[in-house]
Amino acid sequence: MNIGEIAKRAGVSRSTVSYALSGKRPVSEDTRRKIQRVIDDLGYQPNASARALANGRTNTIGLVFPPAGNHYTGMQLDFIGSVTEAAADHDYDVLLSPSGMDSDRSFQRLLGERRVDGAILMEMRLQDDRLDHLTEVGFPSVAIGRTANPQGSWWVGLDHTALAAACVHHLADLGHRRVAFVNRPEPLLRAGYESAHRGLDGFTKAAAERGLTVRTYCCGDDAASGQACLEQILHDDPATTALVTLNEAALGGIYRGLAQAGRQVPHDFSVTGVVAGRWAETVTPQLTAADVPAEQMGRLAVELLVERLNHPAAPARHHLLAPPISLRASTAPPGPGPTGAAHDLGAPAHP
Amino acid sequence: MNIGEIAKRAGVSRSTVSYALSGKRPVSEDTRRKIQRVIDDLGYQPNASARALANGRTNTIGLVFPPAGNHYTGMQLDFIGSVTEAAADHDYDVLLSPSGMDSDRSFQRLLGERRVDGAILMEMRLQDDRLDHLTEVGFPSVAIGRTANPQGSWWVGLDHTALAAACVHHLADLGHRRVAFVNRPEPLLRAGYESAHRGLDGFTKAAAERGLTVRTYCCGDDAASGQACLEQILHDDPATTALVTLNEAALGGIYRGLAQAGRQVPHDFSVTGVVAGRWAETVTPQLTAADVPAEQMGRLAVELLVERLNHPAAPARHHLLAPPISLRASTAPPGPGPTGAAHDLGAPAHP
DNA sequence: CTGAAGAACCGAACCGGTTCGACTGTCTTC
DNA sequence: GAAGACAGTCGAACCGGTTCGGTTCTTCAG
Repeated sequence: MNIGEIAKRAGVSRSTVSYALSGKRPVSEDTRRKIQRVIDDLGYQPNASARALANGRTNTIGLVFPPAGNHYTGMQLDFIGSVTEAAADHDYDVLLSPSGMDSDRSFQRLLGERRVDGAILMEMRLQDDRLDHLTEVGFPSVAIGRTANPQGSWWVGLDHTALAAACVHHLADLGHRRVAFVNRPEPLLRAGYESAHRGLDGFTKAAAERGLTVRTYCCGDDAASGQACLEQILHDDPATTALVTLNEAALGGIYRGLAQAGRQVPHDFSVTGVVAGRWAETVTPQLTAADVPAEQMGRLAVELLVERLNHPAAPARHHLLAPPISLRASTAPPGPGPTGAAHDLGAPAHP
Repeated sequence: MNIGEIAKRAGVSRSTVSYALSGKRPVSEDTRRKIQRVIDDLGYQPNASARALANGRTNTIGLVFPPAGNHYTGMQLDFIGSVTEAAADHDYDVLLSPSGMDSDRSFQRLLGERRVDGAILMEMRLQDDRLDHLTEVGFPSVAIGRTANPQGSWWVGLDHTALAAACVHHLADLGHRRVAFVNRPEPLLRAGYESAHRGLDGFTKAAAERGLTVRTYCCGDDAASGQACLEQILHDDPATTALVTLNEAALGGIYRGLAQAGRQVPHDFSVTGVVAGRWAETVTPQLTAADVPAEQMGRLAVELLVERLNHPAAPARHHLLAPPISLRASTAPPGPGPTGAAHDLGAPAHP
């Protein structure tokens, strides 16, 4: 069932059918109805490949994220979901590309074979060869995260520097003096991951400002690594009373390590960090954290990209988000604090 | 840079370039090299839309999953990741479609506009109109999960009945007599979600077999619901000593509820269920559970689909998986058990 | 009454690949 | 020495849309 078939049955030419559908030239109400009837009867839908070939637009956007070698985190899931839905709202499909580097085959295909109109990049690095390549060839893209020099490019990012600093200030205000920082895995830091670097920066500077004694750690993206990392922290400095983490996946392990060491959260040890809200709520006590607004970010990225696709000459835009810290139940002043079931458990007891 | 440009520069016809690339007809070593040189110089890659239009294959598979109204779970993330990577290994791209129903626009586009060669369906229901529609129009698809009558269709599934039963037997063997079942959210059960129904069945039958006293609950896909559900369980029957859950996302809340009620896992209360391994390890004590092999399932689904696409007439195939229960630390005989830090914390203490 | 504008439609070219049929040589084979 | 077989190449048709230019017919201003 192609457009020729429709035209024949409606007694008009192929171009008339096309114009009736696109509305790019006037078509009489009469023939429009005739055509629509045939279309409804046959359940015709125009072939996407043919359309893409003819007008040069695929109505598809590429979502580029690194492969699962380092396991996916919950945050990535939220991005994928929100990007997909936001794209659907704008009548775009989403093509997934598991690429960490410019040189990945799947990434090359996306661009070279013109499978997508534009791309959204996840897991940005301070120097990102994927983005460099895209801007070089003038391919429309929006990054979730920003490079070291983001001027002139489109992105929606999180102010990790400010968020990590806010965590430090929160702990310092509570009276903590010896604080650890649990970062993403070391390979990612070495690779230049933006969040890991800016988070570390923000933490370090704010800690210096407040005169805190700090140690920083890298930690694998899983519970076992989190537990091991916490053991290391307490081994290196048993007087540590709090930590800040960017590592969502390690959180469960960190809590386990603390329990195993006999430290009660938050009385004996405070934990905070930058974590997507719904994951912060799965641990007990619930994590006081800067909630990453992953859904909003995915949606914003799509909106920026759609805008860029519709107005190719538009000047670069971006959104820098800095959500406030959500006070939950994982931080308290250092030292033996007040004991009480409600505080203990991260949620008010039922009346 | 199209194929005509390559042909011109190499001094041959367009068809020769095409045959040199596809190898479907012999081309002399000499001209092949000439063509390859030009291609390398210009960095030519054939246009995907044109190719798809000409030979009727998009080299793309659709991944159909329901929208995030009910939040995504970790398991879905693992499916998406493994499907995408497995597809890349077979030179397929993955198009995401957030569709719960046959009537969703995004689902219709996938098929009607011929954007994909085949589809993988997630979140199956016992009666699934999406699958019905696909088989009716003869569209190649593989389901992750199976309908009530899966004969003749392609799928890779988990034996939820057996897994839930295994959990019951495990608990019964330990001596538990009053056990609760925490299912997925009620709307999903009503919609006929396969895992929810078969899991419930397996639980109920095995419990009857072992003469256990049981109660079954539906629970929202988030921590707060998990906590509320647990409170309800203990309210309804304070003598309950164990539960089985299919609800990964509620797990953190269930643990919190138990702690709040003053029940120690596993001494005072045992928890088990069917959960992806890496999520079972994030809670403390780590969850004894039938680990959902999400990565393997995603990969198998892609392999089945690729096989089906390559051999359109091949008879339907499927894989029914039933992973064993991984003994971790969240179950123990009922009543006051042995106390010990190691057992308490779900991981051996360091020597 | 004439000329211009615009509505409504058609035919043909085009997007960039693939594939079929035909043509030319060269090498076997009986 | 004629008949095939086959390697190697080309031209043209085709996939299913979009879009440009042109034709016909009304309508309306001058």
